[in-house]
Amino acid sequence: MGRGKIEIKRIENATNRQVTYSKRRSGIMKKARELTVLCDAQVAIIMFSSTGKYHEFCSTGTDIKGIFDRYQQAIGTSLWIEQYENMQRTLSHLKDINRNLRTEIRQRMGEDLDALEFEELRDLEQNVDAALKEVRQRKYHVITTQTETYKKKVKHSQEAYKNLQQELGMREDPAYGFVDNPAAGGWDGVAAVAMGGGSAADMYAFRVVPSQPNLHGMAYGGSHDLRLG
Amino acid sequence: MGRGKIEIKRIENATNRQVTYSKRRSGIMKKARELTVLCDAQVAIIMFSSTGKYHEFCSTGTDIKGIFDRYQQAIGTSLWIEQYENMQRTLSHLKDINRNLRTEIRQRMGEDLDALEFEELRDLEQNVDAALKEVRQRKYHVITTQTETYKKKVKHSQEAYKNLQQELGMREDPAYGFVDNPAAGGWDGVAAVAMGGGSAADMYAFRVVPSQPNLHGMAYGGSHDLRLG
DNA sequence: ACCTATTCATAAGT
DNA sequence: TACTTATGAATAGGT
Repeated sequence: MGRGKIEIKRIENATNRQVTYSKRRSGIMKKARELTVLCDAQVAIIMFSSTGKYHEFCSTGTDIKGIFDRYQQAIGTSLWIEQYENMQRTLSHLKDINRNLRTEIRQRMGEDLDALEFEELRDLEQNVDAALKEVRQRKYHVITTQTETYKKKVKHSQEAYKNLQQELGMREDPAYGFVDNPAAGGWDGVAAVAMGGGSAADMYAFRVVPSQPNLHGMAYGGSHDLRLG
Repeated sequence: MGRGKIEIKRIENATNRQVTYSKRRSGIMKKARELTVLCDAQVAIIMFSSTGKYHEFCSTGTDIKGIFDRYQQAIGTSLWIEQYENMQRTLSHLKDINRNLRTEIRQRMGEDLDALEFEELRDLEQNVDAALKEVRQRKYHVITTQTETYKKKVKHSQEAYKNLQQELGMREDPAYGFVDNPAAGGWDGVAAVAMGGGSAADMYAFRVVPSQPNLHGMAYGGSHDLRLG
């Protein structure tokens, strides 16, 4: 077609090549459009010229991505779909694991125990009992450490004050000194209560308002609303 | 071209449509091939007929995926990247939740308590203590129910045997009768031990070998090896 | 699948 | 880059 037949091989003249590319490209696009209308087909075309410019065609009612997703389905598994499905699998696996973890937590909270056999209940009881002992021990350790720290601070301050008093001699009124009586109602008393806690009821004596509730994102009190949102 | 002009609109006759699709499709493919050779271009075409069959064309020296990767580069970034990143986000969110759940379980097991403030320790202790009571109550309920069931079964059997004995009259030797002494060492005794369990040690009395260990996929005993693998 | 009259695409020139 | 036009290619409808 045209003023003479041409051989189908690379056009060496760059200008000619570019012109031919432009003409034939629009020809193909037109044919593609006609095909989609006449035959109710879906077509996607992507072209890169030798100069790197790109052009695309896509039938109406969809987009390149849509056609390529369908294409990937059609040829079975490959291209991008593989890693996509891998992720999907990983995702649902993680969801399963999370569901199991939640179940375990609920059971450790004493909920949803109906599904457990007697042997499982017995093991759970022993485990929770051991955990309770651990937590109490840790709590005692914390309170003891805190107590020691404060005791040392108090002692330090007292000594610093005494030294200051000595250095200043008798020029000051002794009535302004420290009241040196740490044994009555001090931190030792608190520690004693903390240790003795054989049941939870003992600990209510200490209840303080937390200055920063739930700073760690975990509440042991109410509902565990960690579901995926 | 052809024996008369046609209007560019959907061909209603299905056979005609299919024939036209086939002819024009091969026409486009040929044009595409010529374009790639003449103009040194890269072309990818994907087509779906109205009947769902797919055909593709791709210039030599590359493949569909190659051209589409280049296409995505050309138009910047998009297409699959978006949902890919969505999944990535969901995944890491799930992993976070997973990590938190594991931390909570470990803390409920009395491990990794160093990170907890005193108030948190106190709440955890109360919660675990309450859970322990729940588990014990449930365990008691299970053992009681089981006991009642067996007691009823025994009673039933006894009565059936007595009825049988009566019907048969005195023809049988009385030495073959039931030993009617359920009070000593029967199920009642087991239930009493189960209820009394104020500490875990009490329960060791009943330790039995589980017939189906870990049938529920959860072990409260050893390491929690639920990691994603 | 083949045929062919007819329309369409386009190579080369301007 | 756009228009022109002679020419070969594509194809609609029929077999």
